[in-house]
Amino acid sequence: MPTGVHIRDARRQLFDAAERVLLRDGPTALTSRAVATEAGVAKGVLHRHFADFDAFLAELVRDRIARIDDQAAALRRSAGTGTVAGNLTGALTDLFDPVATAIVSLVIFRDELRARLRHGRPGHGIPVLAEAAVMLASYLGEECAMGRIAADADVDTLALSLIGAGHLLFAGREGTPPETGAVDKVVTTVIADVLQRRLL
Amino acid sequence: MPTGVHIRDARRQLFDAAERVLLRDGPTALTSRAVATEAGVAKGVLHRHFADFDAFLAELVRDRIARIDDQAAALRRSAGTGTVAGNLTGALTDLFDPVATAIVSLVIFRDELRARLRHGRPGHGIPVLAEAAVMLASYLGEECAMGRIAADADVDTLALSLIGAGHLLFAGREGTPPETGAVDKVVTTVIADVLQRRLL
DNA sequence: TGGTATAGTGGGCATGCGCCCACCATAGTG
DNA sequence: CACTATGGTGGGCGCATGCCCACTATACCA
Repeated sequence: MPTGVHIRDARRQLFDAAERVLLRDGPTALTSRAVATEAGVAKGVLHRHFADFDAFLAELVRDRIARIDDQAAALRRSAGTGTVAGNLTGALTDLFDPVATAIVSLVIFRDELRARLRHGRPGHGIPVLAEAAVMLASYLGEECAMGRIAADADVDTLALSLIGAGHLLFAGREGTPPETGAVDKVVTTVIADVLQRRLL
Repeated sequence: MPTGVHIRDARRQLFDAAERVLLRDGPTALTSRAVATEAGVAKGVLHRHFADFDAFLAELVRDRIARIDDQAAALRRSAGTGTVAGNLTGALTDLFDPVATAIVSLVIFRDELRARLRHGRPGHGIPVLAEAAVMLASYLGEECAMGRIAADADVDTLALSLIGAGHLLFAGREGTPPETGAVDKVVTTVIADVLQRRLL
């Protein structure tokens, strides 16, 4: 193997590899060596980029949150320009990944949610999340009643979409009041996109 | 040390010890030996009660969920008899524990939520959760506006209460329709209790 | 182009991990 | 009371882990 050939964004590859290992082999299999092997790099790389394996783990979580924030920002941007459906695809595909959701949910309540709410008024962003969840649920209930979704369909993915979409709408809205119309519009678009892409 | 002296509910003590270790020393410190030492028992005990350390980890999560379910059931029972405030205390103290919430959130979306929704209709329990969250948030907003909660108060605990109360109301309600009046009553009681106990 | 900083490699080492097991104390049966 | 089942103890073993480091190749800059 060649030495010194610079890896393209080593941290990114290590993060992705870690998530793959965690999903495939479980929590105790998530070792520094396993991550390096999965990423196809030497085991020393991890320790050149992170102080600790503990530090790597912490950064892994922060990275996941940051990526979802980016996707939310992209979605909000595209919602303004009118090309919603197109830009939704990538963001949603990634957002509905079960691993991502699981990892995020681990700390989101303890760390990120705390930090966010600390900068706003208490319970400010939560209503937006909850509202979206209510709308999504009732909408999906109708879809189900109308037979457009099978009653025994991938309900787990459905639940994950709920959480994902809720977070999507919640992210980055600390300063502004919940715009019910906009929320409704985005939620509808999300569902339509999900249904079209047969993710349900 | 005496051998053969039976430990009072060894599994329970191991679970509790594991949570303490996880909170205090982080994820990589959560080893079978550390758990045993924290629990004050020999390291062999864990392997007599669980097939694997992996199995222990899985059971740890399942246990946390089960305990919250029990608390929710107790709360629902007491809500019927009218002695709500009294029985709330224990359930809430445990429910608002940040570690508990973090652990639960790790898998609740991936495992438990899936299993639950699989047995009901799609998106059935979710509206209950969301409704409760909305009400709690708006109520707390009012409390804040009225100056009854300091604007810079423990907002993280507040957020955790939101999630906890939401889950509390969601648990075990798959078969029955959301009773708006009951939900409202419980939520109000929860907040009152929390405020009184100065948990915020 | 030579020099320096940066980044990747892989051998190796001490540590501590999960797990096994021989041993022993107690609880529960007739 | 003897007998068995259950459950706790702690020494120890093999091994894989996290981390270090000497070495090497590339990138960047004067």
